[in-house]
Amino acid sequence: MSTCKADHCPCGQTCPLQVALKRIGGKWKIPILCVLSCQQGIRYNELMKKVTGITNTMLASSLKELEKDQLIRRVQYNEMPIRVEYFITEKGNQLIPILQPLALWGME
Amino acid sequence: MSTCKADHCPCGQTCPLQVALKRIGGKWKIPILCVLSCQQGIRYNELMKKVTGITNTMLASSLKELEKDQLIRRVQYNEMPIRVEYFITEKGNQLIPILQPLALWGME
DNA sequence: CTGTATCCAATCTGATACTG
DNA sequence: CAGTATCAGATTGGATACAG
Repeated sequence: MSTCKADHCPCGQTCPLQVALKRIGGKWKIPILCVLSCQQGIRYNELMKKVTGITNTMLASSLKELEKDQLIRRVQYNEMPIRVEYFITEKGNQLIPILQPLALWGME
Repeated sequence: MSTCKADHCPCGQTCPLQVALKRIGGKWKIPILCVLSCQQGIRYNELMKKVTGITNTMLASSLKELEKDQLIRRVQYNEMPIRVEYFITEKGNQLIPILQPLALWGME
């Protein structure tokens, strides 16, 4: 994006920050990751309740993208009825401490 | 957003991360901040060149929002023709080191 | 030089209904 | 239970022209 190359600047030619924000951007991915970082093995309908205000459509599509980017893992148990559990991955968990200073900054 | 309240989770009831990402989200704000963190007192048309690919519309609106959020400062010199310089603020500059680990994470 | 105004396309988000 | 399909509205981004 930018052509800035100073040492203290996180952006290079293809800005890794834009790459990162693409993965965790949007309205719902961070709340989902937060919930998963607190409670592993959570189920779909539990997530619906914990992530206040999210719709079916958005939860499904967000989970799919997070899984594709390997920030979460989906485990399906072929019982009857079917049961699915979601887990945060190592890579996803690394984000939590990284984002904490940003959260503090966001609170002023 | 989420109801998660564990100590290691950056999200509370009104997620400060969402607040932060609103301020620096979108396609162009981070590249603009990066350029400004490297070069203070840069002018409008210089920014156009440095932030590769940005359009007039987006540069103007992004600058306005960044100024409103007090991440940058606009200084106008009433010469002829008019001259304007943009500076990153203390608050904006605090973001750079905070975002660096996220940039590293984005590079894998 | 430093922007605004207008209009359009694309993308994101949400409501509702339906499925294995 | 754990989703998918479809459609509509909202938001974002961009092209072009114009203004102080």
